[in-house]
Amino acid sequence: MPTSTTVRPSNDARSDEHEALRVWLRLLTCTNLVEAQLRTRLRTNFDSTLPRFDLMAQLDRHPEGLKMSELSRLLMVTGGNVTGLTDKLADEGLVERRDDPRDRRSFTVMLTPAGQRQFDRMAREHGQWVVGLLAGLDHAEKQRMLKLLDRLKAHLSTISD
Amino acid sequence: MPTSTTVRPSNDARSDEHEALRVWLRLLTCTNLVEAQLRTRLRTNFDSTLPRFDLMAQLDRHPEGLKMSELSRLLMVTGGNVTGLTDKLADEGLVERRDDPRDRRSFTVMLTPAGQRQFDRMAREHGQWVVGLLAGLDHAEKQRMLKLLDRLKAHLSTISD
DNA sequence: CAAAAATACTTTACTCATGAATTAATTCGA
DNA sequence: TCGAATTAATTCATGAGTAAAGTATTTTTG
Repeated sequence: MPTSTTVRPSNDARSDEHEALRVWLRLLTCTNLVEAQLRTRLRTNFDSTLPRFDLMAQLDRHPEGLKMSELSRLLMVTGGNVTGLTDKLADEGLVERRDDPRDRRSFTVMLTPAGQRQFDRMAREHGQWVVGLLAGLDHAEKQRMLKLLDRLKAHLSTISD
Repeated sequence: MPTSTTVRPSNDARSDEHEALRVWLRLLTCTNLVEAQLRTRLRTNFDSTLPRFDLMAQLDRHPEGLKMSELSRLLMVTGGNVTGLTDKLADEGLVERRDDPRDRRSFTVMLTPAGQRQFDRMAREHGQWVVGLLAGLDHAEKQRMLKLLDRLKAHLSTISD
């Protein structure tokens, strides 16, 4: 008793599962390969890491500064993690914790001038790396991929938890 | 001096970069969302983790057992990591290191009967989770996605390093 | 065949992530 | 307004992950 409403012949649960697993595995593999490349290059070219780059990127996008809690939300990581990353970046003089005069519990985190300079250099390279890594897809394919990923993301957002 | 060979109007480096970054960000977001769901469910339903599941899945796929180095290659993680995961799974009696009679440097790692039983239960649920998480795409869309990811993976493989 | 190179795995030190508990400051409500 | 609840950030314990150095064994080669 097939439940399919299409003409596709074999639409049982097992083949659905197999198909979904194949897509998921490819997705994971591609993401990991790209991420590994970016990590390696950030390390060898700038002696930095992806989490640091991401944190600095958020600060670059918000020149007025961000609170720790805002960084946590934007980076989708826990507060304890942001504390650790910020500590190290501050030690290296790349970011600065500035007291918030309105609320003595919180800080405003900003890039220092040195941090801004370093980020600018990294961002320039990073963008070109991503172009190169995704060069396996032409313009039309990238657009198709974007559309599919948007649909997937929309579905996933309904699940959250 | 445009380098484009197509009729697409704005084909400068900046828009290429922007497009590539958009695709990469979506790819990363979707992967992270799926991964987070799988992690959470593995933890709450089986008190286990994704790395453990992945390791056991490889052993399930290779009932004759695998060497540590083969696990490292298949899981795409370092040897030290495999040592740690295997140690803990062995402590819990889910996998077993068996001496290789041909080479005293190496082991054959296998699922124990208890490990096999636990994996079977996890795999059944895991498959259904993935089906549900990817249900945002219909059959045709999954096929399109698979094709695009295959092209991307092929390109990435030429880069490796 | 002995020395050198390669291989298989472990160990160590470090980064990054989480969740739970803690501290301090602010806000809210009876 | 005072006590309770909330919020902002940190600390601590734990789990993966890496890279690099270490140990033991096997293989290669001169």
